[in-house]
Amino acid sequence: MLAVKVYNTLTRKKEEFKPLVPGQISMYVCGPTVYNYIHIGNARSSIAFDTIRRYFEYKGYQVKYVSNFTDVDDKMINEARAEGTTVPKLAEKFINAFLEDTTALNIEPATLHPRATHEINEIIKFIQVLIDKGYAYEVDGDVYYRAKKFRHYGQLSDQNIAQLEEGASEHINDAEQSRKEDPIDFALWKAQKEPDEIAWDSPWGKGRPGWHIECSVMSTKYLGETIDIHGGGQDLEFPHHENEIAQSEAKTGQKFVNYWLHNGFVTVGKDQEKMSKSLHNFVTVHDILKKVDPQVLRFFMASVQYRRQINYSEKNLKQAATILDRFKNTLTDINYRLADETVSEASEELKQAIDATEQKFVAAMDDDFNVQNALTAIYDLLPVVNANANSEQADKAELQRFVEKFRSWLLVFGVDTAKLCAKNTGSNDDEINALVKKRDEARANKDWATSDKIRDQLKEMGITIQDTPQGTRWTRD
RNA sequence: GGCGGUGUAGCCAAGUGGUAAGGCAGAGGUCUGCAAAACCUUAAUCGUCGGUUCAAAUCCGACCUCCGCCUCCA
Repeated sequence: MLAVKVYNTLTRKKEEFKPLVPGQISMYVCGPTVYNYIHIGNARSSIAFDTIRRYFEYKGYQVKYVSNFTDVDDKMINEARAEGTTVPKLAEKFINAFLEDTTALNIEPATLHPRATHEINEIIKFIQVLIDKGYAYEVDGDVYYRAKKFRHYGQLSDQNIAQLEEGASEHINDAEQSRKEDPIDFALWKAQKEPDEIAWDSPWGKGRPGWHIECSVMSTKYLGETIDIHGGGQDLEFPHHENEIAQSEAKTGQKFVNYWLHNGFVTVGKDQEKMSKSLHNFVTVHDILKKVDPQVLRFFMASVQYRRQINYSEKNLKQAATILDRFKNTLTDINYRLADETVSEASEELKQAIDATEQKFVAAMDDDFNVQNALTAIYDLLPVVNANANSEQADKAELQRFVEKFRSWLLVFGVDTAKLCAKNTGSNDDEINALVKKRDEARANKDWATSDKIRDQLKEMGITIQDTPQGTRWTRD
């Protein structure tokens, strides 16, 4: 088994992936702040790393996948106030919404979904170690991380301290900045500001954790001091992931993460402008799924390599839907063929084409999850399969083998081939078959008027008719 | 200003030195009573300028576009 190559943000190179434990992979992916429905950017991240996870599973690895919910921070507090609810209730609502949306998108549930508010004691202990080691200090109930004390600060994002200070100095006006020893220091613990604000007791008084610390705590607690893969959006590179490294390595003295993977962004709108709060063009998965087949959205987003930008548009979505229709047509044709009694004849061409596709698929995915090339391999195979399935002498054994392979390939993309064809059985099958039979009789009598009338009738029922040399076929739209 | 990414046919998009994969859309064809599906055929010299080389989309230099991060953000 050849090694997978991954682009490691830390070294800015494609590297051969070697897990800490052979055959097993520990993976942590930064999850959403649960103050709203997830937007397609969140979905992009979930889908990108789900695809990566599924490919490792396709290769036979056992993947332990941890992804957190940030269920307390400024956004949570503000949104809870605005909605007249509490932070825990807000979190509950949108964690459920997250699970609903990701299930619809066929994203595998994480092995573990820890929440910041369930780890407060661990977080406090972690921070205390950093204070004891001199990496953190308390000021008026806040605790800050002494960024300069950590030698490699800025390594991941290729920032140097002087430039960071220059940037940070532009925001030095507010009260928090004035309390820090240095403008680039970041908060580990934030003191409670208002009496109604959610807070926990700590050695530094009532307060709540900063955003960065939770991921360090959960990753080391559930996956170990050193893990294989840490993922997230490109925007998390700095400062979030930089800070996670500083916190974790200062505490454990061990390398925090071997491979850092970052997914690209989604742009939206007619002019493909960046999705941002200020432009008011946030698109939530919740809303999209009201009008778009989740399988189509999933396939569309999975079919772009994880590091590339995705332009979200109806046109591109429609293209993805077209491809899924082609997949469905192929499977439908094969199903009909496997069910009929026509003599089967071995096809060396088909056998070799399937084997070659499998090799190309693996080679492409091994190369930093090059999904475009993996799909190209499949697209190249389809004409061979379709031709065989529609020929008088189809190779049933190979077609059956193709169906299995195809299922496993598309599963990496989160597409369930069974679901693609699921619509082909339903409660009114008998009614449809009766109409099809009636139409066949009309056609035998060259009664085209009746034949076309029945076809229109079926069309209105969502049924598409195909007349083939092997007989009439139908599929649900 | 610093760091990083990007620019290939109408659209999506492979391809890191040997003379441009694939998909969608479009066009033509085969099959069909018609249709649908399927199958076959069909399009670009690669942001701009200059350089290196027998040879560059691919290397080097300059410039330009668009984008992200540097402050909460997938």
